[in-house]
Amino acid sequence: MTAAAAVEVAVSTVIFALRRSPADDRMTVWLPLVRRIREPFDGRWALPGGPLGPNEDLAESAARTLAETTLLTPQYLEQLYAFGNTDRSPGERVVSIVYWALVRSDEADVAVETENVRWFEADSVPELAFDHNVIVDYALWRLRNKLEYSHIASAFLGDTFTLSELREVHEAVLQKPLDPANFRRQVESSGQVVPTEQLRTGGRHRPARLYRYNTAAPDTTSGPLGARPLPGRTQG
Amino acid sequence: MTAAAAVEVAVSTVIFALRRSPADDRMTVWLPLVRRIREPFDGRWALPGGPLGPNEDLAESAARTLAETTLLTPQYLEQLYAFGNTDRSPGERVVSIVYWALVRSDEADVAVETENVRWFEADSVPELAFDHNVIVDYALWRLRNKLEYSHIASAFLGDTFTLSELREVHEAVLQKPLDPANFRRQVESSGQVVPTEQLRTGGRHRPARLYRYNTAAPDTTSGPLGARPLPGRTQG
DNA sequence: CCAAAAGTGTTGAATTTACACCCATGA
DNA sequence: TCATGGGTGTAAATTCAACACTTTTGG
Repeated sequence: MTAAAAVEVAVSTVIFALRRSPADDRMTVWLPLVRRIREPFDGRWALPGGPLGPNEDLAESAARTLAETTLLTPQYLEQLYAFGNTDRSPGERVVSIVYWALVRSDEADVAVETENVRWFEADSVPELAFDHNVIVDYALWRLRNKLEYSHIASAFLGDTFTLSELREVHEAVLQKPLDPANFRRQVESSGQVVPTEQLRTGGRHRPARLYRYNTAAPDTTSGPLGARPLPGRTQG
Repeated sequence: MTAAAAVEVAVSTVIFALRRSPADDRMTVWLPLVRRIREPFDGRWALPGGPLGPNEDLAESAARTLAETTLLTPQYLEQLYAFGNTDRSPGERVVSIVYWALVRSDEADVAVETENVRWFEADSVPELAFDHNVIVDYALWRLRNKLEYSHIASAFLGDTFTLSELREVHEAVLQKPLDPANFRRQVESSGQVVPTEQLRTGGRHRPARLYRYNTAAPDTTSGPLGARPLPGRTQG
């Protein structure tokens, strides 16, 4: 009782977006980090986050810091893990509830960068404050894992997208090429996306059909907790 | 900063064991609950747990309350989820880090029951305090899910076990019969268990070979966090 | 011998994988 | 017309599911 007040609660978020690598032109996974401006780890890069407000839910807090650092709204937001080892922050006891989020690539392209906010390629982040390197690695593992049995990939894209675009997302995240023909069949038979009437023209080749995420499809990836509610909607 | 102190941190644990149902003789999933002895929800059953100690890690806290309520040591302990909605506890703001644990069936058989600690069958728990019914449902979903792609089932058994015993665990958790021949092949090809030299005699039928959990097999179920360290061992 | 569970074999179905091939567009 | 990605077809390989059958014990 008396002792519990000594524990502080913070919420941090690993924010993923896809961007083209400046070197080659390949799509890769990126995430924004913020520079710490006080001890401990003054000057080090760290995950965006902050103390949990007394009147905000955990996911709300994650979405708030996400908006504050990137000016973006997440397409997908899910709790990752609670980190609370006694030794993870020198001189204080902090339990961090960490979320991970996906934002649309086209929005991320125009995201602000300042002296204290910078985007990094996910597989070459510097040495971070606290245990944040472990957290980033775990979030990346979860992203790659979940991509294969759910349909979060569309969260990186707009409302409609071609199957090539969707495949490009998978290839970027999983870092391996996928057979276009088999990918198409897998996705179509999953029922998670539905074709629209529109085509996307413009490339110097046959136009591609646009698909849309199927909101009516059942979500079996979160069990009784249901689809992780994005702040704004409501769900038990 | 100032506001963060208003949030209390608690750790609760969903403890699973297998027991034979008193009605029929079938194995089913059980869990211990404790009766609340103060408001809010005075008199209601709830998950065992309590405030996080200032000098204990999250998993340590879960194992401690587990030992306090059941006098048992968990064979498996993993973080489930952090629940922190503002409205989940009337009049106070509590973030609960919830763990789930598996204990051996033979130990659970001799577990104490008191006026304020009782074991319930998992699919017929009463109306619980707080949001604990949701938590139990989610933990059950996770248990059933994880059983199919990891080898936590052996945590319900002793050091050595027959494949029939292991299959009985699966059947109890998944609530459906499994083909003995196919189950055997699946388990053997997974590499997660290895045969010993011993046989188990006693039934009036052919003796069954005893198997042991293969500690050398790689654990791919937790990603970069590694196998969830049980209190006592150490791991980053 | 018989009953019962341990353990092996086999077959057809379903799924995955690799890759050949046609289609429709811009240049 | 050619190059390029969109989209379909198909056959081999692999995995999965159902079930027949043999083995070894206790009674």
